[in-house]
Amino acid sequence: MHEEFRRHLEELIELTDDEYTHVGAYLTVKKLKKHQFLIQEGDTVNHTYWVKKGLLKAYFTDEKGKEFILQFAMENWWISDYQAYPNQTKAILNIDCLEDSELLCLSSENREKLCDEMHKIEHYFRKKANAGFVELQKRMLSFLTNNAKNRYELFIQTYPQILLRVPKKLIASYLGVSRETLSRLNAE
Amino acid sequence: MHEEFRRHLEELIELTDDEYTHVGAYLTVKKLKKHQFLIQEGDTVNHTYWVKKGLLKAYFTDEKGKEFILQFAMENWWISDYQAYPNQTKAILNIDCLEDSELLCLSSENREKLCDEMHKIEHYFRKKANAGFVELQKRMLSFLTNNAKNRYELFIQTYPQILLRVPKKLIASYLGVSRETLSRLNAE
DNA sequence: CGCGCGATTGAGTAATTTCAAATCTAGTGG
DNA sequence: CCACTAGATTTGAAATTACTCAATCGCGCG
Repeated sequence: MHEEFRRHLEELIELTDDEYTHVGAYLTVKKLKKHQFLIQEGDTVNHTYWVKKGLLKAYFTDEKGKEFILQFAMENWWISDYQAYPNQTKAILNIDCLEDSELLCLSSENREKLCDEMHKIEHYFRKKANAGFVELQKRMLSFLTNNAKNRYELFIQTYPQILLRVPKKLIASYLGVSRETLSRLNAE
Repeated sequence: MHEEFRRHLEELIELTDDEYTHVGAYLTVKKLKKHQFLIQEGDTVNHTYWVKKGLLKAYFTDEKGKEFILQFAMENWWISDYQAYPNQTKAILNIDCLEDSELLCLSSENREKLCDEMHKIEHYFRKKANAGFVELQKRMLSFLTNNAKNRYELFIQTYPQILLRVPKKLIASYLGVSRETLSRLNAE
């Protein structure tokens, strides 16, 4: 089951067949079509999701309806509303599919159980959390030091795959610039 | 030794005296005066630091010498150049003291050993990494959705202690605005 | 007292936004 | 295969926000 996920885990930890079977028992599958929501603002968030296939966006919507993309997630990435997920507060983000997607779902409860039962899994999640933190720091630093053009160039360099799969206006939203500005950057 | 650190750990995990002694054996102490550097750009970064007392800033310096503050760290916070720390690449950040400071130092090697030997410690670091990620996401979202004024207000609300201990020009740098702009926000 | 750093204020400038309109493109149904 | 439409992108012009540069003020400390 879900050999992709096993391979993904094994980039950081080694697992016997039995161990992987144990992990697999905690996962459920969810399939969503393009435009379907995984999480909507106000939801209770009890799961984190690993993307087996597809592409999603997590975004905040302000009072005027303008969207701000906090995260994309494609194959092998985790996604959820992490502000809501462990704390049992309501979601402030929306997450929906930019492509038909297939997800592995891990409940908060099961994640903690797994981490508790299997030291290796806790190790895996620590490493993932650290890596995520570092990536986010890089993005933060890019916001502090770079103008729109440099941020865009860094994005292209860092996530060329996303650029090909996503409309530019969403890239603009991720970069914190208007789509018009992004368009003018392209024109140069 | 370092009862503050023990108390800090015990906010997330329980430790026996023996266990804590074991942890403590991996730590060293460093005392620095105001203005002294903990890490300088180009250094090899082998440690992460827990602030027992004092206040530091981690910042990037651009080619014109302008500083951009990525992180403050006060009592009970961890600080390092995390892009450099686990990867053995050279530091791109500077970290120096805004006040006389006392730090507990944990080497990368010892951190991994501790995490390996004591499941609880790995659990602690997973929780910390997750919490750090969530905080950084909040800051990111603030950059995407808020103008200078709203970011400043959120900062005041979130970190009132830092506001009292740090010159405003550094707050401006953390918020990604010029000190003049921040001053004008104050005037309103 | 005077220095040095931090904070403030003013004026002009640059970057980016907003609003409006035109153009382009991919997917759909006939 | 074509026409149509919704969404995506581009372009222009005006408005806004924040920046830079320069000068001044204020205060704590030696």
